[in-house]
Amino acid sequence: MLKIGKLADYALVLAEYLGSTGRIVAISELSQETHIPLATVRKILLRLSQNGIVYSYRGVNGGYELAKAASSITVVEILEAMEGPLSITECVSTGSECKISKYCNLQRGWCSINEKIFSILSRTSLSDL
Amino acid sequence: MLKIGKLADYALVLAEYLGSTGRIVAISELSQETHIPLATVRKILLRLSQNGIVYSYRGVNGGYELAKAASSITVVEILEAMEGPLSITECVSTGSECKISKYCNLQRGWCSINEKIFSILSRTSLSDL
DNA sequence: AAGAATCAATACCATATTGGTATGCTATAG
DNA sequence: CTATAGCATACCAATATGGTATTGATTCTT
Ligand code: SF4
Ligand code: SF4
Repeated sequence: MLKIGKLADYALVLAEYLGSTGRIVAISELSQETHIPLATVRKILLRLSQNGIVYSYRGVNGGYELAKAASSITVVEILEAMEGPLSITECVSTGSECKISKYCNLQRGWCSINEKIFSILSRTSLSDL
Repeated sequence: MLKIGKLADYALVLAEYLGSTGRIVAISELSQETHIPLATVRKILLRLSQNGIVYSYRGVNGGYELAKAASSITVVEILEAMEGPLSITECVSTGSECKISKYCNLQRGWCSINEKIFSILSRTSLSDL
């Protein structure tokens, strides 16, 4: 339980590779080096790019590079870029509409746990992994 | 992201109710009080019972009660009873078979994060929620 | 012994999510 | 101009999930 998705998982792998090289890397190279299927890499990098995690360059010699140093990118940033805001329960994210929330008094507790997990994930940088 | 399932979520609600009463409670009452559909309550309690979280009693005046005091049941116990072992990535659970694990060097990092999350969830008791 | 209450176990289904793929379009270096 | 490489979107198959239904077993009460 509480698994992150495969795409998010691979995103970290890809980001780690980007960080390790420091240069602009094309999707084809990323796929070859990480053994993640090309089309999947494409999808992941697009999301990361749209969320400002990486910069993209088109055209010949284009590719991707990290937007920040690997040591200052947090794990939670990448995870949230891939899968949306961290929320362990429905009621944690603002605008929750759990059917029984009216009668449930655990929201506080979950909120607190959510914060703690967020804290862990935000204190771990890409280079820490 | 990182949401727990609805059934696990409800399991905590039900367990909290059981803890708050301290007596043996029938499914019908649990459903009425928590506003969780009867058939769903049945399914959840069965799993909790099979995993030793609650004791069950059949026959007239039967029902369920917590197997331990609410203050000594941890959140992670209930979550794992409902959704299996906590593992943030595939490689964390022993016997992982991620396709690229051979070329991935993030296992260590994830394992460490997994332990930290486990620690949070195991330091929170049912009554803390 | 009978009958009602109550849990056990399993099977079933509809829907949502996920992982993964394909394709045509746009931008840029040279 | 053209080859390269990312952008955007649509699509699909497989799985997981939430939720429901049904039949059987057990126990209390009378
Ligand atoms: S309100 Fe209670 S039940 Fe609904 S999501 Fe929040 S915690 Fe879970
Ligand atoms: S091996 Fe790397 S990619 Fe595979 S699951 Fe573990 S972390 Fe994710």
